[in-house]
Amino acid sequence: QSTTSTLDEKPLAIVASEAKYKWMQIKRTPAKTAGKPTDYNYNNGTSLMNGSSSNSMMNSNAANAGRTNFTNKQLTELEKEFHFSRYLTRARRIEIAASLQLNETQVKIWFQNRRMKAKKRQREPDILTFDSM
Amino acid sequence: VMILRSRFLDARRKRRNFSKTATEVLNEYFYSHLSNPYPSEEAKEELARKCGISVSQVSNWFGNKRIRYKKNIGKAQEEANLYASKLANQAAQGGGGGMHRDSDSPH
DNA sequence: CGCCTATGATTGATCGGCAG
DNA sequence: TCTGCCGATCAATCATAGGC
Repeated sequence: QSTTSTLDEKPLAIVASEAKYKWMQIKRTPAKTAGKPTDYNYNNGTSLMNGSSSNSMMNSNAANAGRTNFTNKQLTELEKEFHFSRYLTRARRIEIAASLQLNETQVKIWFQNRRMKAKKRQREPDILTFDSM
Repeated sequence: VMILRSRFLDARRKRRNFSKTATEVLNEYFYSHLSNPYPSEEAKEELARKCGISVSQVSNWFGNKRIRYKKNIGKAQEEANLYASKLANQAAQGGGGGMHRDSDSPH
């Protein structure tokens, strides 16, 4: 069946030190949250991000920012929008992004993640227990 | 009061470590599939059942395990050797083991 | 009891695949 | 061909649990 390559052991015992498999070498691009609202400046390889950004990002972020830390205000507003509609229209996305000082990509991704979170909760509801309190 | 409120809003991180046996089961799977420690949805469901935790928790466990394992390559990793030994023994004794593979009954 | 490490959960963002 | 979404995962971080 799907025992997918069970018994993949090999030398063993000395595995930890260095024996690295493909998954151990996975590295993701740092994250280049710098995106322009209207046009996607995807992979243009080269850097050359001349001082364009100027603003639009209050958090730590220049050409490529790592993980953006959303403010409570931003999260509250996004959450409110989500309850209104789980999906965004281009227009709505632009409005929200401008309103919250975020890129369209960040708003898009936030909604994407939020939908997954909602689905997850539907599958495994929270079971509150009052003990330990 | 604020504290209680934050408890509810943050009910999330009210973590409790998994049982020793659950961790044992997860580690056995992890080290017996070290070449590709990415359990399928079905495998996760079974692990969740065996460990008495949710599938999401199994996913979280593997996610954390993979990342933390990588960060420790080149260090002690006594845990890895511990499980490697277990695998070696089972392999040597042939059969019995059933450390990995799906649908095994541990009783 | 405080301090430090181990560990479960959260989440912004990435990756590969699919659909329009 | 380009873009959004999904499902899974990464990677950094939060907050607590556990050991000393």
